[in-house]
Amino acid sequence: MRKLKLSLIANERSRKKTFMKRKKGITKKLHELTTLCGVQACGVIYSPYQSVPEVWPSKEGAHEVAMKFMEMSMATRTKKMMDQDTYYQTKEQVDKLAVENLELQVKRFMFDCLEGKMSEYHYGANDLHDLHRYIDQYINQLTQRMKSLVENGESSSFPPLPIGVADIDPHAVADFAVDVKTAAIGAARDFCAHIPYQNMNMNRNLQEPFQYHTSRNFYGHIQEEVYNNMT
Amino acid sequence: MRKLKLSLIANERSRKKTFMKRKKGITKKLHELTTLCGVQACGVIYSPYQSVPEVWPSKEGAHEVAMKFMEMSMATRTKKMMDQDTYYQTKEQVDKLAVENLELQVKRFMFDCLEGKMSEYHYGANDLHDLHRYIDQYINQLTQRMKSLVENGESSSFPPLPIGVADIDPHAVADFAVDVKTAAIGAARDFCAHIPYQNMNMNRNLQEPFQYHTSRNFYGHIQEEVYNNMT
DNA sequence: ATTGCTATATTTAGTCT
DNA sequence: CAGACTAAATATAGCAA
Repeated sequence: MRKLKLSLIANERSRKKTFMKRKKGITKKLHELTTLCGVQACGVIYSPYQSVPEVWPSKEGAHEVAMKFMEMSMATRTKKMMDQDTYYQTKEQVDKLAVENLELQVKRFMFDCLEGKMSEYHYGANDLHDLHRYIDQYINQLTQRMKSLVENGESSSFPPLPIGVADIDPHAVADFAVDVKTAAIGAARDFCAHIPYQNMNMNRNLQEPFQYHTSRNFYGHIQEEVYNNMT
Repeated sequence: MRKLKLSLIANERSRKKTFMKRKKGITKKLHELTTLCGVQACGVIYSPYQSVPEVWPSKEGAHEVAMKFMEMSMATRTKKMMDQDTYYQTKEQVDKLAVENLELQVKRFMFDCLEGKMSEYHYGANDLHDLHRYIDQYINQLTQRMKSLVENGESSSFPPLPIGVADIDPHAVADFAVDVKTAAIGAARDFCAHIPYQNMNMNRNLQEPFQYHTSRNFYGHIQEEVYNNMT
């Protein structure tokens, strides 16, 4: 085995082979990491060899990652981030927090989109008109929310954040994140409701009775299945 | 080195150590995969050891992945997927395509959200009122789009899809995806515009002159930097 | 708590089938 | 192409500082 030069493999054939082998290797390592250390992880690989980007630990896994997070209330999440070590010490740190906070929101949003789409194929509703009605509804909610946000400047039940982050209105942050997330999930869900599901292979898992385990075993279980299905 | 049993490591201490080591290992392997095979990849790991989920190949990398995709028009994307080998052969295959198609849209959506958020800190606009105005605007666009979709049943310049996928209106699929994506990106972007950026560490890279390379080297470059910064 | 070390386990590039 | 094989390269668990 020659020592690899870390650059694009010239030969098309062996490049693809390497890709396939290494993809499998990374998948395995991801699986081991999550199992051994009890963490959640997810990966996406785009490749010219597959029309659809590959996702780990599968839609179901990603779904669960999203679900787990959603079990925490937004307030809890916010509070948790606020309780960290040396947050209040300097303005710079507070700014950094704000960024991280926002990053978290968006990553969550991202996973929520995935979740909203991946898990709801079996929901009802049957035509474009319903789609329009649902979306309109979400849009109205969003509009109302934005209006009240602007008009009375407060409309949230979340606890106030510590001073210093005040450069951005924390209520606005939280509320807005919730609103956008809600709208997007709703839209995606409704959209998916219009896909006929009788012949969909993807729905098989969803039709089976859904069973909860305790957190860690639950994920381990899911991911193990996913991994086994993959090799 | 004992052979590992694939189960949660009992000892808290060594679990964390293993986590750190393996995380690094996976990162390296991801980097190698993308470099050697010229593909894009991205990973997310949630852990109790870091308050913010870790993302590869970093926000910038994810941003580029999203950008590249957006260079293709939606029409091109749709067409490309339609051109595949044996798509038209059976109804079942067509159904599968519809699902994959939708998956693609949502994954794109996901990355677009990431992109919309991660890269736009330095945009202007200063207060909640602006935020409200922009969002309102996107909402109106979305509403109009939905209305015209329902009323005249067609409003798209995308080529018609092959029969069989007709169970869901392909125009609606494409248009809707575009609309939701637009709304979400816009909202996220406007939202971010309200974050003061003077003290943000994250903005450093964005302030530097932006330079395009040819696709493959560009990504390789980005990811290499990311990787080097990480070890 | 990191860092380095090292004996093994694991991964994989090249090759053959 | 997809598997098996194997020598070599890597990754890493358990220690030690």
